[in-house]
Amino acid sequence: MRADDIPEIRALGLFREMEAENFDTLVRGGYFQTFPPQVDLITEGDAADFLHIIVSGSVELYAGWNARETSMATVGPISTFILAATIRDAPYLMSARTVEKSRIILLPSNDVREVFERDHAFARAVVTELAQCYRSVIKNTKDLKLRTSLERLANYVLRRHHGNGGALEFELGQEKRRLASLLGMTPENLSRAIKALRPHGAEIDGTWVRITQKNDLERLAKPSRLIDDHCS
Amino acid sequence: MRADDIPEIRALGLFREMEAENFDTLVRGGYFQTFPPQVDLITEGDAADFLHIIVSGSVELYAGWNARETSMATVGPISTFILAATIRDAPYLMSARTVEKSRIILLPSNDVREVFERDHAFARAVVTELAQCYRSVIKNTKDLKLRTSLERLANYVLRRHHGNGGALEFELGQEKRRLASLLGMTPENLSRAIKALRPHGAEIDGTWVRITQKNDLERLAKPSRLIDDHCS
DNA sequence: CGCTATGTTGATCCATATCAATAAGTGTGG
DNA sequence: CCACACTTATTGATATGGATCAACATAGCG
Repeated sequence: MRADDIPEIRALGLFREMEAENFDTLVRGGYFQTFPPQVDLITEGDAADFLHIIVSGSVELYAGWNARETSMATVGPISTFILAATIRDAPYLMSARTVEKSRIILLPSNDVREVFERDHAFARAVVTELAQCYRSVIKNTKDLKLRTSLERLANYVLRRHHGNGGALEFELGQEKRRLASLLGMTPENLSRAIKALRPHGAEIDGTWVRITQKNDLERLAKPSRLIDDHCS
Repeated sequence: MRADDIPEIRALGLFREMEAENFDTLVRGGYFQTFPPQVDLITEGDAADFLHIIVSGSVELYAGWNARETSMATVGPISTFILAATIRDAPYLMSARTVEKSRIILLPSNDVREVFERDHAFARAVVTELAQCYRSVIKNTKDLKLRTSLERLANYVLRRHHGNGGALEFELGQEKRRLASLLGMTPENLSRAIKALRPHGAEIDGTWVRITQKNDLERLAKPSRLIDDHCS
C-alpha cells in the first residue's frame, strides 16, 4: 500500500478514532489495487473475504436472480462497501464491478473482524456506518414502494441537485441504462420519463441535467426528509 | 418492569454479553407497557426517544408518503425495532403500530447510546444485529426489484413453510391486506395472485396456507439463498 | 343481529415492460 | 483520420402486469 494514501484512509469516519496499533494491523494486511473499468470485483454468493474501500473511480453494486439483473447502488470515493457481509462472515448479497478505472483497498475480513473484537472505537464506528447504510436502504425501499417512476426520477434529480451544492446544472455522471436500473425501470421507460419531466422543470440532455423550474419540479417530486435526505 | 421478564430480555443476543452493571442501567430506566391492538407506537419523523423491544404480540412497521402508505415489516417477539434511529439519534424512518395486544419494553435512547459508548460487548452485539437488519432489507429490495408479484407470493409461502419447521400447512397469521402491502401489491392483486398460485402447488384459503405440490411451487418460485434465507 | 371491516370478483384503465426499428455515440483497427 | 462494429439511447407500436373503480360477499364484532 502506498504510504501517502494511508492518511486519507485514516481520516475516514470508520478508522478515525481507532487505536493506531489496530489501524496498522489492518493496513499492513491490506492490498491496494488498481482495476480497469468493467471488472468484476465480487460475485454475490461468494464468501466475504475482503472489506473493500474505494479510493478513486466508482463501483456499481448489482444483484441478479433468474436471468434478471438490477443495479442496487453506485458507490464512489471514499467509502467502503459490503461491510455487513464482512462483519457477519456471510456471503455477499450483491455483486460489484468497476464502472471506471478505480483504485481500491482490500482489507482481509478476518483482520477486520479481529480488530473489531478488540477495538471499541472501531466497533462504534462500524455501528454508525452500518446504521447509516441501513437507513439508506430503508429510504430506498420507501422510494420504490411509494412512488411512481416519474416521481422517483424527479426526486433523484433534486437529490443530485442538493448533492452538488445546489447547482442548477450538473452532469449525470453515469450511463442512463444504469440509472434506469437503479431507479427500478427499463431504459426505454427512463427515456420517456425524461421527456415527461421537461414540462415539470427539469431537462436531461445527454449527460447534462438542468433544472429550469425548481418550484415546478418540487411540486411534482414532493421530496421528503424521510426518503431523500442523504445524511441523518 | 416486571422482574420475571428481565431474564428473557437478558437472554437476547443484543444484551447477553454485556456487563451486568450496564444491563441494569438500561433496565432501570426502561418502561414495560401493554398496548391494545391498533395503537400507534411511533410516527415516522419523530425523534427516536426509545428503543423498543417487543415481548409479546406483534407490531407492524409502515411508512407513508403523499397520502400513500406501505407496510415495511411485521415484527414479533422477541426482537427490537428502530435500533438504527436510536443509535444515530435520528428521526424514525418508519411508523409502528400494534397489530394485536402487545407487551413492549421501552428503553430511553439516551441510555442505550450511553451504554453503547461504554460497553464493548454491547457495541459488538449492536453491530451484529444491525448487520443482520441491513442484510434483510437488501434481500427485500432484491425481492421487490427482481420478481413479479406472483413470484414474491410464491417465495413468501416457501419462506413461511421453512419458518414453520417444514410444515406443509400453517396459518397465514396476518390480514391479507397487510400481506399485500408487505409484498408490494394491492389487496385485489393479492386475491388474484392467490388464485393464480393454486395450479402451481399452493392454496391459501381463509387464514390457512397449504402447499399441495412443493415441487411445482419451487419451480415457479425459484427460491434463492441470497434473497430468501432468514439467517446468514 | 345488524354494522363495519375485510375479502373477492369483474370491468376497465394506466403505468410500465417488451418488442422492434432507428439513431447516435464510442471505441478499434486499418 | 476514417470506416466499421458495437454499444447505448431514443422512438413507436403493442402487450401485460398491476392499479383503480365498483359491486358484492363475508366475516368479525359490538
